[in-house]
Amino acid sequence: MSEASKSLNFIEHIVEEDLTNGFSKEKLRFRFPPEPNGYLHIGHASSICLNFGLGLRYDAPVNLRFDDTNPAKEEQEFVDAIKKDVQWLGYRWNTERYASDYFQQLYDWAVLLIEKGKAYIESQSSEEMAFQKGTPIVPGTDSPFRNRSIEENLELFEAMKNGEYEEGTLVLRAKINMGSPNMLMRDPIMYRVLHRAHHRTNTDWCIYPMYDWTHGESDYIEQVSHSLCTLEFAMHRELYDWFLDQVYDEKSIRPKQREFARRNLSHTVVSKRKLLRLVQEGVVNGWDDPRMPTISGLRRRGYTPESIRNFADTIGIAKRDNLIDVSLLEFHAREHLNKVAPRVMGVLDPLKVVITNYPEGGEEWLEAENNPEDESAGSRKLPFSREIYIERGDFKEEANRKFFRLKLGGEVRLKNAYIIKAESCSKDGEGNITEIQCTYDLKSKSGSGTEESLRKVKGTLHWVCVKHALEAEIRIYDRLFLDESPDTHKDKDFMEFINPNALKVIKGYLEPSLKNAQIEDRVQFQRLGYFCVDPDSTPGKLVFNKTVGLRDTWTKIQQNN
RNA sequence: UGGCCUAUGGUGUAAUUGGCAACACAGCUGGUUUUGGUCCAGUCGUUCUAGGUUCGAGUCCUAGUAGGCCAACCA
Repeated sequence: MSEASKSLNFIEHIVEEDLTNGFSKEKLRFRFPPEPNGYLHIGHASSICLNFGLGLRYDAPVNLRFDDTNPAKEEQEFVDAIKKDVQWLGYRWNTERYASDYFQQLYDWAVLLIEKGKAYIESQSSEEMAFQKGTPIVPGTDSPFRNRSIEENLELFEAMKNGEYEEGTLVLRAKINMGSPNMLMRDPIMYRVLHRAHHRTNTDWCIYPMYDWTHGESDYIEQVSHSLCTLEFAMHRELYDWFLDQVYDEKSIRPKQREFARRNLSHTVVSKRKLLRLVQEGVVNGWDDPRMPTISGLRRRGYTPESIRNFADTIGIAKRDNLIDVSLLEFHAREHLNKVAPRVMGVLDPLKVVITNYPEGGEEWLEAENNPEDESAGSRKLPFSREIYIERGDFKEEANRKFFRLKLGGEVRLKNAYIIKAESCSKDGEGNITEIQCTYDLKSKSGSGTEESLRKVKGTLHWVCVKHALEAEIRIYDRLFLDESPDTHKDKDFMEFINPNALKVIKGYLEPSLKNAQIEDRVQFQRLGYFCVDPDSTPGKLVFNKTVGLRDTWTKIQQNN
């Protein structure tokens, strides 16, 4: 649609430029390369939308490749969760790959490097190596093992592979330049010994390749044309290219690494390591807790894939540091949910209203529109009777003209029902209002077309019939952190900024049409916000998560006064 | 005693590659409305600094300033 007129981000410009310089469109190929050591978060969503979006734009294949070179941290559970999340976002990968599929090829190439004198076996401890590595401003010094004979290197490497060495004893290092200003070029480690079972290769290997050695070569094996990663890998590019040089064949596509800035969301953390801490320390109830900025958390919270994709599209891709206000994410949730979420009524802080001139024991079912934004959504029936609940905040004994709600002597429209007038109210010993007595205008029934029904009354309230009300658990969420950027304070741990009130559980009273709501159903509780049925729901007890509130100008007016 | 990257409204991203700085969010005004929602109209506000090249600079050059990243047998 408007795709053609949309401006390009800098990555798309690079692709376009490659195309104009003669790179064949058919050779375009991308990949999304998660490490299966945690759940995907909103930052990954940006990367997913970028890579798969490129695939869609150029009709090019996109692989899902798990970067599974560290069996100490990686698990099948995460592989499954990642696949589910990518699919849920609406993308289809060309093929499912694993870096571990390439272990043999990587090993063979490593042998080749040793034979060319480009790699050697290191016998020192990691402490000794770290010391010789220097610092960003002090050059490193050569390892005493740097000039081992090729024969000895070959022999030791094979022994490493055969499990003859303990973890931490030997590593294979690329022989590059200990004096390089780029620390990554100071003879980086290619292989380490790890006597661990891998989630796919089990105990086939006791040596595992490092990221830098694996990633570029995997891109090369898959003939990925553009390998996109985040900015912290910018320094790795020189090494990426160096490793590629060792195996590159002119007739093949040479992958090109380019880096973009990771997206930071306000009032949360977007880092697998930090999210893992929240899970492990019990701050949240798991990776998919609705307070989490994970894809699974957002899904459970009630976000739609469309809203996340639109969000990613709006924030774009660039290279500068950023802190995206969470209100932009919330905007996209509302924007989509407004179109698709059926309207229902629910009262979360009930105050009983008795309609004194309504017949005792009487009851009627009223017609209610399901979604004013979508005619095809149809309508439903709502029970109405003498006793109803309204929201406690919708009544005041006395109020000024700006209060478009119910006050003593005032009139208000009950959504889809009648106009009522507050006559009196009852209180308990402490002065709390316990009940309101109202009268209703029989002829004002919504949709009846009578003169009375067309009267303009300032204010329409949502309500629920007491007799038919469904009790449900409602989980209300607030931002997980009180600080907009909790993990950027040099002297403070991000955990210090946790919002202790990020979850509030209350009881709500809902209209009976919700009785058979299914898990992940999304609705709008009119005048309140969007809510989603939580997986904790059982046939006898519904649990709703508040996704996001409606825009609330009334609260704003009150705050400004 | 270094290297790499970045700098455009409050936030995020654009600018036909050197040609009138725009889009979205947020904010503020008003209108419509049986959701104080939606929708509609309007409004606020931007090129880090100093030089230079040019008829013309957000874009190119130089210097500065600020921020981020780099010393895991993590990715």
